[in-house]
Parts: sequence; structure tokens; C-alpha cells
Amino acid sequence: MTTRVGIREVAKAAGVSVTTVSHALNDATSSRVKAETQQHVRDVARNLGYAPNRLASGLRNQRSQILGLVSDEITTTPFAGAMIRGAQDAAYERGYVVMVVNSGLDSELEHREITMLQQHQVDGVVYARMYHQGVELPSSLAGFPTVLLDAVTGDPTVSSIVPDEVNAAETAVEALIRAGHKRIGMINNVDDIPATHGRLEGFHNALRRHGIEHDPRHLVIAAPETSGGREAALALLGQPDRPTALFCFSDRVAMGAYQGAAALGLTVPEDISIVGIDNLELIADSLWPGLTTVALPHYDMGRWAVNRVLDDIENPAAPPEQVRLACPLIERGSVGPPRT
Amino acid sequence: MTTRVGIREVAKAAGVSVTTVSHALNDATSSRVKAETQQHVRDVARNLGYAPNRLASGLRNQRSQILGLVSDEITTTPFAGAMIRGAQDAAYERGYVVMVVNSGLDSELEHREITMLQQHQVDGVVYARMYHQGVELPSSLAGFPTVLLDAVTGDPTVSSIVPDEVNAAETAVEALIRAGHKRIGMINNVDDIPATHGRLEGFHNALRRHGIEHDPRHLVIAAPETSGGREAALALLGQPDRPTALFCFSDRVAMGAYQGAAALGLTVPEDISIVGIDNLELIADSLWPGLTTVALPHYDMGRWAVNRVLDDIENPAAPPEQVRLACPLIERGSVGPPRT
DNA sequence: ACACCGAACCAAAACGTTTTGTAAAGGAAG
DNA sequence: CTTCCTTTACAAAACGTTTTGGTTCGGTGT
Repeated sequence: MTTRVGIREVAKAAGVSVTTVSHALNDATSSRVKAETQQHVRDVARNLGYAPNRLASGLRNQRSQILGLVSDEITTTPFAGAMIRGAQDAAYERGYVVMVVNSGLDSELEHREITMLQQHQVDGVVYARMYHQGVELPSSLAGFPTVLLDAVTGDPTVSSIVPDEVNAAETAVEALIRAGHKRIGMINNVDDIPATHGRLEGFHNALRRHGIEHDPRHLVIAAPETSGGREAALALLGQPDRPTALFCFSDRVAMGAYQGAAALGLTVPEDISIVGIDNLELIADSLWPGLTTVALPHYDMGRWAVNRVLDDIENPAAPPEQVRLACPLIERGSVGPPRT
Repeated sequence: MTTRVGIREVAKAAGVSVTTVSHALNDATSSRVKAETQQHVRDVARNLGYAPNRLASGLRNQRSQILGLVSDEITTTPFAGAMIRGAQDAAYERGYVVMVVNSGLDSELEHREITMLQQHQVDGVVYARMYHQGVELPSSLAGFPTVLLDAVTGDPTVSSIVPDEVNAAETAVEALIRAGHKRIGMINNVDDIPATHGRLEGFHNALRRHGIEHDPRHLVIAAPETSGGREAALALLGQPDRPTALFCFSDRVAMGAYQGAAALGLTVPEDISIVGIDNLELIADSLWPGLTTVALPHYDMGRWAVNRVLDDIENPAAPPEQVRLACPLIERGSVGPPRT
């Protein structure tokens, strides 16, 4: 382990000044240095394995090339992973690197973490939630380049991206309609969150658009867990005029629906078709048959968020935008034609 | 948004020199500055909301207070999340922050990402894998403070932490034995990875320790997915002298075993007890009944890894250690006494 | 009265870059 | 032979800290 090679060493080795090295390396087509010299300097730099110290250059030009990503929880679902990966990939492509911090629900901790990021002179931050929800931007981020990821806020000046819940539900329900279903039940979430309302709206939209009238007995509200889905399915599928297809609030709920159906001796998809939302591969791939579901575009949202915040940094005057991203259908084996 | 307040502003506001401010803030019990002045400076600093620029101080004292975490894949399982969170929590407690990069399987990309981290002057890196495996340390990390997370390598000078596979399996199998089972089957993984061998060894250890002789027909090798588990369970439980309990390589395999059992009309745990390994909450909590399983301590491994690398940084002479962490049993509802 | 000492503080250098302002050299134009 | 560009190169300042080596000042011991 020799001592780190700095711009000085390069200059000495190339027989030019530090200034010239800097120009040769940074100015793409430099008017300050002869093309020949530039090439020579670059060769020397490569041979020495020179890599600029970003602390120093960050200090000099008030740009750390670091982005902060602050999220609430990172641990429970694979969603977090997808979002973070999207963010990192986008950042990497633009020469940035991201610092991730997570605060649980502790807003005091969150504040300290944000100051920590700011001490590191992050150029911007992506403020993320693990599931679509409304948030209030912490005061430490006021006036700081920030975009919201999987979250929205009242302030129209901050950009944000969330999944289009209505569209997601429409997509899911239309897959059922396409397969020929007319009696479609929905197991919705009991929680008061955007997904609950959006997906219900999408459900109704899709039915209305195809002239299917909705039987209110085919809508049940359940806890958004497997057990909730199981009980709801038991209730729905026990009815005399039971639905032939179920649109479930989430993949976990759908897994419960599978269990409920099995308990009633119904098989998927022959007796009952099921679609979920989330595309949790761990679940959707593992169910038997595989679960047809709508993917929440976490990876793409992550990418979008960092691209957006980088755009904001480069051009602070850009108008903000609040985006709702469409959600693609992922077909596996849980949808079939209704039994005639 | 006023201009950032630096140490100069604090000095001016407190009526002392920059030097004094620095001493007042950094030296816990300073011999260079009068206690009274120190307090005054600190008050002023707090009032002004002063937070030191870490780029500058990092540049000055060759310490960025940043750790790098390089991993292969971050997206598919929630394991990554738990490890990263452990790493972050530990880092935060010691005043550090972590930069995460992930390279897929592209070692060229990995190399570039590592240089990027080094440009940011990270003080050390945690080199992580998403599941326990042998790795070769990239050359860019040679001689750099590094610890392995969920990975091992031949080099005895680098510290590492992995789950204790043998112990995990013993724990799982002993839960079955404690419930009274004697005919215990195992569904092992077909892949040649440490977990495969370690868990098989633990399986045999536990049986031997309790004087239970192993029927070789009760061991089957399967693809480590739900489908593999399902087929293996079908094969195992179709036997005339079928096992009364199944030890599954993973939770996903265990989920398959549930499906196989259900297909044969067997219920868990009355007819067949099942344990897995992983404690994937998404699966273990969602199965019905809940899956008793052994948790892989990803969070704790993450914590350990960063604490270790920080120790190495503070004391480079510390002898390396290769740790295998014990894995706790998480009891849910899938183990019961054998049907008599 | 003298030298010496410790306490309290500060000026300046250093960390590794980028950039501004300037200088030297070489033509071209007058 | 000047004068005035243009090209190429460099010295030095700056970014915001930390730390080294002073300096000042009021005692203390002789």
C-alpha cells in the first residue's frame, strides 16, 4: 500500500504543473491545454491509477456528488431494496453515489440523520416511504433540493412520485374481465391510506367501463395480512351467489384468499380466479399456481426520484412535478375463465 | 435559506478566533481553552445551528467518517434490507454514515464502484453477499480495511461473519425432536453452497446426539424453491413409512412442503410438522399455520461487520477473526407432537 | 528586579482539488 | 522592429476545517 497518488504526483510524473493536469483531466475539449499534452497527461494519470479525491474537489466546488436517501423503514419488505437499487443505479450513471439512512418512525432521529447528511454536504435528498402515503416534509429539508419517493405532500413545489393506484386496480380488474368474469369480488384494506381509496376507485372504474354492475355484497374490508385475506375469502366465497374472481388489495391478502379457497375446497384458477397487487416475488412466485398480480414499480420510481433531484440541482428553476406511475400486469397462473 | 454558517461565523459571533472555536468544540476537556470560554463558544455554536462541514474536516484529517458497503444483489430478498439496516444502525451510533453500492454479478462494475467509494475516501468497507458463500476479495480492496459480511474467503487475515449453518440446522431439528418426533425427513438444497453442507451436517448431528437413526430414504435433494419443496414433500410423504416431521432447507422450500402436504390431504401440524430456515417474515407469518423456523441473524451480522471494520480502523493491529453467528429458533405454529 | 512558567488564546499552514489571473513564447499585422 | 493577438502553461488563492507553533499576559520563585 503506497501512499495515495494525488494530482501532484501526476503533475510531477508528466512534467507539467498541477494546473495543467487539472485542466487536462476535467475540460473535455480544453482550450487551455494542447491536445498532445492533454493526451500525455491522461496517459500518465491512468498509468499511475490516479483517482481524484472527492473530498477535496467537493470542498473546492461546493458539490459533494453525494445524494442522501432517507427512508422510514428498510427492513420488512423487499420494496425498499428495489427502490434503493433504482436510486443507486440512476445515481451511479450520473457519477453520484447515495448515502442511505433510515429513521424508523423516530422523527428526532430522522432530524439528526438529516443534519448528518447535510454535514456531508449531500447535494440533494430523496425522501422515501416504504409504502405510498402522505407525509410532511421535515423542516430540515425546507429549501433543500428534495424529491419525494413513494410519498406525497401538500406542498405543490416539491416533486414526488407514487404508483398510480387507480390505474393499478383497473389493470388488475381488467385482467379478470378479459378472462370473462362478471361476478368479481374485492377484498380491500381497512386502513385509511391512498392505496385503499385509489384501488377501490380503480375497481369501480373498471367495472363501470365494461358495464358490469357491482354487487355490494362482493366487497369486503379486511386487515391487509394473510389472515385478513383468508377470512374475507371465506366470507365472500361462502355466499350462495359467490364471485367467480377476486381482486385482492395486496399479494399477502391474495395469499390468504388462496388459503380460504382451499379451505372451501375450491381450486385456483378453475373454481376461482385471483389477482393481487404488489408483485412480491417471494409470494407471487411461491404460490401454487403462481399469482397474477400488478407490479408496483419501485425500481423505476427510485430511478425517477434521483434523476429528478439531479435535474433540480442542475437547474433549480425547473418546475416541480407530481408523478403517478403506471403499474404493469404480471401474469402467472391464477386467472382463468369462469366455470361455465 | 441563508448562507451556510461555518466555523468562521461562530468565531466572529463568539468574539474568539477560529482556532479557539475548533478546540472548544472538539477537545472534550480542553487544556487549551478556559472552561468558561468553551461553554460560551458551544452555546453560540448551537444558537447559530453550526454543523461542521465534513468534507473539510475529512480532508484535513484524512478521515471521511464514511463506510462503504458493497453487495452483490440488494433487491430480491428482504435479507439485504436487514443487513443494511444493521450496518447503518451500528455506523450511526459511532458517528459514521454508510454508502451502499451494488454490482450485480458484474465484477467490472464492482471494481468501478469500489474506486468510486475510495475516491470518496471511505474509511473502510463492508463487503457483503446476500447469502452465505465463498468469495474472492477484489484486488481493489487488498490492504484496505475490509470485513466480509455473509461471506468467507481463504485469506485468514480478513475478518468475516456468517451464520452458523450447522448450529441453525441443529436448532431446527432439535425443535422437532423436542416435540417427540423420531422419523424426521429433510429436504436439502441441490446447490453446492456452504448452507447445503452445513445444514446437512447439523441435521445429522442432532439426530445422532439424540440417538435417532436416520433413514436415508427420508432425505431428498430439491431445487431451493417452492416448487422443489412441493415435489420433494410429495415424494417423502407418499412413502409408506413416511416421516412425521420435515426439516426444510429454507422457508420457501417449507412453503412448498405445505403445498405438498395439502395436496396429500395432510394438515400441518397435526399430520406433519414442518420447520424451515430463514425466518422470512413475509412467508413464515403468512403461512397457515405460521411456520416455525430458524432466523438467520442478518441484522446482527450487519451490525457486527461495521463495528468490526471500525475497530480495525481505530486499531489496525487487531487480529482478524472469522465469526459464525448462532441462529435463534422462531416458534410459530407448524410444529406439534407426532400423531400417535 | 530578573528570569521563568503556565494559562489562554491566536495566526498560519496544511489537507487535495479547481479556477482565476497572469506570464512566456511565438506568430501575424502594421 | 514594434505591437498585438493566440496559444500554452503556471503560480496562487480559495474551499472549511484541524493542528502546530507561537505570543501575550499575569504570576512565582529567587
